[in-house]
Amino acid sequence: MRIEDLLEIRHLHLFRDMAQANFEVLMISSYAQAFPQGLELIRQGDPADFLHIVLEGSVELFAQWSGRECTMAVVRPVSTFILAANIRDAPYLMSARTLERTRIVLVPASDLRAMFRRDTEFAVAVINELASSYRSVVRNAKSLKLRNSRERIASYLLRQSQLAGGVASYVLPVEKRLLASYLGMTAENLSRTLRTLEADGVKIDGARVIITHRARLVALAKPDRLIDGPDAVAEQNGSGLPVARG
Amino acid sequence: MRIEDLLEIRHLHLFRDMAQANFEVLMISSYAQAFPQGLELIRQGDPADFLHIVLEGSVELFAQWSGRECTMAVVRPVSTFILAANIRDAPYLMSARTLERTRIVLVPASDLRAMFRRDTEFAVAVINELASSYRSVVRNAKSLKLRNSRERIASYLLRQSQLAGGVASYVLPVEKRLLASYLGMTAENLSRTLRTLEADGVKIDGARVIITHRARLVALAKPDRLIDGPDAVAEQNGSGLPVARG
DNA sequence: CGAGCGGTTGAGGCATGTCAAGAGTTGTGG
DNA sequence: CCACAACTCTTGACATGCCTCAACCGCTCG
Repeated sequence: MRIEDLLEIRHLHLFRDMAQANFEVLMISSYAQAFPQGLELIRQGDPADFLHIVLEGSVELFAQWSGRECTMAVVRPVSTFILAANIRDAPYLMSARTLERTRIVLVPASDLRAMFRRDTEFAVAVINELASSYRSVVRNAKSLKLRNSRERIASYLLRQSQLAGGVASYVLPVEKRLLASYLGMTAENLSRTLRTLEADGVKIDGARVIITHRARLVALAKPDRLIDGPDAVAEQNGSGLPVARG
Repeated sequence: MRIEDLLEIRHLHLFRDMAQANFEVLMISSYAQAFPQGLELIRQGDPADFLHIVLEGSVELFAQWSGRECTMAVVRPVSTFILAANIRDAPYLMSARTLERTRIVLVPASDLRAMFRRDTEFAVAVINELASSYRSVVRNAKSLKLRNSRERIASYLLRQSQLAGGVASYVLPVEKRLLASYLGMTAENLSRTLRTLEADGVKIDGARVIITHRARLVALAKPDRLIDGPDAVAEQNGSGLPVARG
């Protein structure tokens, strides 16, 4: 593995505080690998043998049931996914595929499980990571159950604007098709609703979002820190969608 | 606190493996308290000062936004809730109210956070608890996004039957109104759909569920271990709804 | 150039929510 | 002990949000 990769991984909350020697032990048995676009990295139901760390590119986490499929999250550099499955030594609940060429580090799950028994700082980091992730999914579930699709879209657009520093215009970080699935609706419904949102203070031009009347959009989205963050974990990566830890 | 209470708490996965002396330290600063029915124990947004352990009774976790409300989980003895908020030292994402007279032990969150730095076994238990809880919420989100209301109801009824030991008849553990909210639909919709499910192998008589043609119900519900469990955490309590760790 | 894909738009249908009313049950206070 | 209020549950009528199917556009890429 490259030295720059190691440094980036070391900067993650998860690995930041552990002893250097222990970090090196973990990394010795790990290896980086590059995957082409559209490759299925893991399939839900498979045993969780490795913690995945995304170094470059992006990965979609999605779930399937009865022939249907939905996007659960998108993971961007530098962050990890499916930590929970690794810890439980349980089958993945979600599948993962690359959205573009993606470089990933694989850390053996058994080493992880051994390590947080030996390194207290690492154990604490894992606890914080899992607690944050748990809260992220709860926020997500709240949004799904309490908001209708129009409100979910408005909240998302507003939140993206905030993450970009409160700008009035930005480009969507994911395809609309994927965004629709993430937000729990069909692509057609997203497309139509985006149109009608022009009356509520936001204009869409292709992948570009232009907030024309922020107050109006806020009135519709009613952003809530107990749903839309702020969330330390989600802030850590630059993605529009929250990090998931599987 | 009563000695029986202490023993029951000690049997929880969360506290089972820690050193006895450390367990006693935690319990010294904790106290039990009984609350009447319908009391709001915590309000979403408030600081998470105490871990809650339900000894008797039952507690509903629910979320509110923009005048709407939905049930997120029901917690039954003996189990804990809002662990994640305690750990993050962050505001509750959910509110909680008693569904009946309920006895609860309150453990100061600051003591918890100090303890998993001192007791490795406790840290490992917290990690496992959080990882399980995370997976539970992910299952929940999958169910919401991949199934329609008819399928969610069928899955729920089937899962309840399994939890009761595969029996063909049992009594719903919660009011239908609450169940509807938990499953993400209106009470009217639940009532109507339960009626039409008679054609799919399950009959409802008040709060009693009678599975008349299991195969037919299974064909509709398409139960999936990656959504419906088995889940070690959910099994731990007798509730129909999964435990939540807030 | 043609195939494939993402996105948009329209027509139509179904699922789900809303509003309203009434039956049955529970709890309470006179 | 009864009357009443409050509540759950059910049912009907109706509205609407969202999905499905289909067609079409524009773009990319082989």
